Amino acid sequence: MRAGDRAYRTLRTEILDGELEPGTVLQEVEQSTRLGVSRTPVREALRQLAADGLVEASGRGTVVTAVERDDIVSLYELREALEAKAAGLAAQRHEDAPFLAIRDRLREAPQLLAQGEEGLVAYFAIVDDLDDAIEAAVANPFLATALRSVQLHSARIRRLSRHNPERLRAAAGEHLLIVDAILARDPELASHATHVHLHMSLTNALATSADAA
Amino acid sequence: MRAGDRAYRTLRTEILDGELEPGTVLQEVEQSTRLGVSRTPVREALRQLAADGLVEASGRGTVVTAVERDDIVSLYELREALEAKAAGLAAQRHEDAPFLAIRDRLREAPQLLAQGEEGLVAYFAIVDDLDDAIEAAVANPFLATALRSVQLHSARIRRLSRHNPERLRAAAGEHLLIVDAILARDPELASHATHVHLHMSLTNALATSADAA
DNA sequence: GCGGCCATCCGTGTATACATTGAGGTCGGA
DNA sequence: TCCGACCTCAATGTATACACGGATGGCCGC
Repeated sequence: MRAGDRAYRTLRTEILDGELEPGTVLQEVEQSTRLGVSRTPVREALRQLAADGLVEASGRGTVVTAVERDDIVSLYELREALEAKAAGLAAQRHEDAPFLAIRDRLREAPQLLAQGEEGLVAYFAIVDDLDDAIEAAVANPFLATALRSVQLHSARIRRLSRHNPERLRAAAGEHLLIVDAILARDPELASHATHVHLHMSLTNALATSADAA
Repeated sequence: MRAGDRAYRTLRTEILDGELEPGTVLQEVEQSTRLGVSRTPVREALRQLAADGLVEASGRGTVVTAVERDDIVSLYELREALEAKAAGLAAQRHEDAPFLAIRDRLREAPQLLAQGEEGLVAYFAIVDDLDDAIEAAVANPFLATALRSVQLHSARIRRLSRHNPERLRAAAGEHLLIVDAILARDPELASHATHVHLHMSLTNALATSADAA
């Protein structure tokens, strides 16, 4: 793989996982020595991260962006617009098979969530697969790009609800509703179920971030 | 200004204006000599254009992407999700002043559109200002980024309706409805008026592209 | 002692040299 | 004559040297 891509993925993972905290200054020479590549691929990675909105060029050096409360609200406004639309379109045009498979897996989610850390990982894998299935069903490259952008930022704040099993069980139920609506080919219901899910998710995220603050 | 930004803007303008037609291969050395900068800024510009979706890395060299009929439909699906949401939010939270100004200008649009090329430019300036006013009113950086992306691609296909005065007059009326809905602080009406406008715009764009083909 | 100015240094911006990879053409053998 | 392999070349990927600019710290003057 190209060194630039590796640098990008490494830095992105570190930012999403919170290893690189908001406010951290990423200097080109410093990162190039740390990652073992020259400045050129590092620059490329930083540019791409800036395009993603994960870092910000700030005069001297590039800074990891913060996730403020207002940002969470803003992100969820965009998510609602995109994901409600996507769910509606997926309800109109999709193959049943992948959604049937995801439905079965979601039904097992409560048991999964009782199994600690590895169950958590497995649960998030289901959610990610649902996102992928919807993206594939919608078959809209522009919408797909926009969705991937919000998923990136969502992953960053997902850590907020990570240790709230009760919320995650509820979320699994909401996801199941969305899948059922898609399988029922009911666009309006799929949209509204998505709206409901995002509303609950936002409420929880805000409460959690308020606790953390 | 930085050479990389200049290269990016130059190439972007050329692509949007159709000077660089879809399928054109942009090679780094070739462009660097043409633009009078070294490969480094050109690379940066090409990367950014790729992130915008205006070019595509294709094995050897970077190729200007095409705008197929399916792409137009896909783009409008995304536009509907984003712009309907944005119009609704703008209706809920905005300062009246900029929208009052735009309303007055839109009322003069029919006269403007009778004035040939320079009137056309003036008209598109109003539409762009409306986009900016909505973006400012919504005050959502994530949504703003997504909107800018679709505006970029919309500008590319705007050329299709450029020489259809009848359609443009109708579009001015539709924009006026949206502005009125925002000023009336009626989110649902603003969303639906946007939906209607995009539907008409898409219908026209598809008809025009079918003629061109 | 404080404030402003100048010099220096650090970090990014740009150019270019070197490495690598992949595609296309040509030559040889079946 | 056709197929395949190897070689060559060109274009991208990477590294590094040089240019430029701003910020900071020290020094001088008031």
